[in-house]
Amino acid sequence: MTRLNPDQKAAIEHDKGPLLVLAGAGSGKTMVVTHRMARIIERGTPPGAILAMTFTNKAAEEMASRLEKLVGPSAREATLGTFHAFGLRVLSAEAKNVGFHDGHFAILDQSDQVGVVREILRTIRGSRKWDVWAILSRISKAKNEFIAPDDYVPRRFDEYGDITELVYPKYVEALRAFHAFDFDDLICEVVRLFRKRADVLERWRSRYWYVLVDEYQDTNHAQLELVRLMAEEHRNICVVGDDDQSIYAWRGADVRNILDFEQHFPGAKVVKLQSNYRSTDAILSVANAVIQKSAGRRHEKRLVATRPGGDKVQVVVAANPEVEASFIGDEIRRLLDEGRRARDVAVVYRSNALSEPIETALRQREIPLRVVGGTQFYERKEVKDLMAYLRVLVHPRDEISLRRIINYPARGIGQTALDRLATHALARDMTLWQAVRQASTVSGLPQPALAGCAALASAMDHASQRLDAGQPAAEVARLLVREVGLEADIASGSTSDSVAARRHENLLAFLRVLERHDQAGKRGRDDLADLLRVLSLNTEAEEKDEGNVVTLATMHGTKGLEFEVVFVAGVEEGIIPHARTLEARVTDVDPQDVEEERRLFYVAVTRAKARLYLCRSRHRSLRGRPMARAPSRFLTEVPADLLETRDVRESAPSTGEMLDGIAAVLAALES
DNA sequence: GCTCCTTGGGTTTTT
DNA sequence: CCCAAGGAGC
Repeated sequence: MTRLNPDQKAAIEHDKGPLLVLAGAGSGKTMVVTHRMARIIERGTPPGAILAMTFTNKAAEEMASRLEKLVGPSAREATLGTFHAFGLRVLSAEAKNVGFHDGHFAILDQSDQVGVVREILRTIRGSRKWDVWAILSRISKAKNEFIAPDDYVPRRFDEYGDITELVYPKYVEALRAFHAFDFDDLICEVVRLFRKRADVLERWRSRYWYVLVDEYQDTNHAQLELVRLMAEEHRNICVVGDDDQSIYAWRGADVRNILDFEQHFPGAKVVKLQSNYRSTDAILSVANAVIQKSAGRRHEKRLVATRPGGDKVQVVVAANPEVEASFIGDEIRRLLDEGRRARDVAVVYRSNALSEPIETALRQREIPLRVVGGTQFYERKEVKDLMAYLRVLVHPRDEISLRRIINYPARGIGQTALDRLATHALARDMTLWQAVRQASTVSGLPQPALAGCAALASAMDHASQRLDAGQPAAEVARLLVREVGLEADIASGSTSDSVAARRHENLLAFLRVLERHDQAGKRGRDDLADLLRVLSLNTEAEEKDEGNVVTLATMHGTKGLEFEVVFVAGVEEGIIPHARTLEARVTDVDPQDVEEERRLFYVAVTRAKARLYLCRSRHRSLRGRPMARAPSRFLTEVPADLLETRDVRESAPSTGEMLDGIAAVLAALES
């Protein structure tokens, strides 16, 4: 788009006072946001007085680089980052004011949280097997609504609420004891601190003259409170988002934040960006048909296409998922042969489990692809293990990390030994790490455990000395890995050579991250501690050069992306909307919302620029049982004249299948 | 303390 | 059908 439309201009030019920008899919949101910041700077506000908060690191980086292009290097003075990064920044600077007098604290990721809750459940008598995630989501929800453990009241007839009531206080206690924050704390504790300490709030508040929030429909209650505190004085708050793309309610997002913005910030100006620069009219008509049927509360708006015409949206009905995948593979092959670039094509689906046949079909046709999602880099076991070693190194109080590595690689400290150590520590009011160091004074420790403790302590001491002597972190880590036998365990403990190679490669990749840190001139304990904290928020995989490949992703994973050609697979009742949203479960905190599934489907549809395929199968096996499948309600609701439907039965066999077939015939002839 | 096997459960997952 | 957690057995 070369020129600004009047709505875009209005959003950019608006100066003081609250502003809500309702940015429809493909309406030039990022452009408006960055130009708006540039305009604020142009009018004389120093870049350092701008605070912009996003949800992902990627979005923050994108914003930063585009702002830098507009205003030059001074853009770096602006605070552009994720909510959690901002929270971390405040809490790090104010560590002493949140009760961590040594200035250190750890950050728990989800698997750490799971570990803590499991441990707590073990101590509750008569504890049966619980779904830990269901408990954690209740705790998270309570935290974000500032409900303290003492004030927690479970819903009636909610057995998970009852167990949460028992676990929640212990969970909070445990984190306190470990000097740890979870992700929710990074927001909530800041709000708590700001509410308690007017002087601290004032210090941070006076720093920022303008506050901007991206993807506002995804904020939760705590984030709203943080935004309120930061903006309530100058009221220069601009939020950007789209209630029609609210797809994270299940993670605690409250769409009412964007729906009620004008009540929260009276006098707000509202700008609706409804011109869509991305999709053809043919695609947008389908998108509009889907979202206009929404039964939920929404800001009334309708996307208007700037690209007229276009190919009709294709509905593809396949006999089964393999045929569906073959069709997608054949069609992509054809598109590539016609000159489409692989990077302009995406296949999206509701859940990761659906990717498998598609991945296979594409690989058979030698179509280059990348699967977005899956296990993230920093979630990989070997990376987490090494990080845990380093965390214990710089922050021995981090009991969660210590428990992770205390007997990995195996050094004779089993459950009983660990319990003895923990009891010893508890009775003497010392940390678990101190107990490990004084293992010889712990009663009832078997000889192998004693030796294990000594070995671990000595490896940590060596690393510690190297770190304090100013050796680079990568070198310290490399030697530590060797000394504790992590490297050897990866080689011997993997099920196959290729697995071992991959895990080893992950380890090396992490060492390279450390090297980059070293090259920036960072040395010693505190710098390493800082790096580890920042890395806990950096959950995205190291974005390797993506290259020219087809993208496979979940619907959630495609938010904010766009492609010339999009295939949506599995457009079936029970998949989208997902079966679980059609029937409440005991583990659910809130009733699931079919309307969120509609918005999710809408997000998927609006990713496509030129061509869109909505695919489904007539039969699909679920948990081994073959089932007849009905088309998604979101599909049947679309007026038929907007769609072009075709049936695919069996596809021509691929070369590989043909060869397999010939081989089978030959084998049969021989016998 | 470690290994193997049974059992149960399986959506999405910005930080 | 496939994975992961916890229990039984070595």
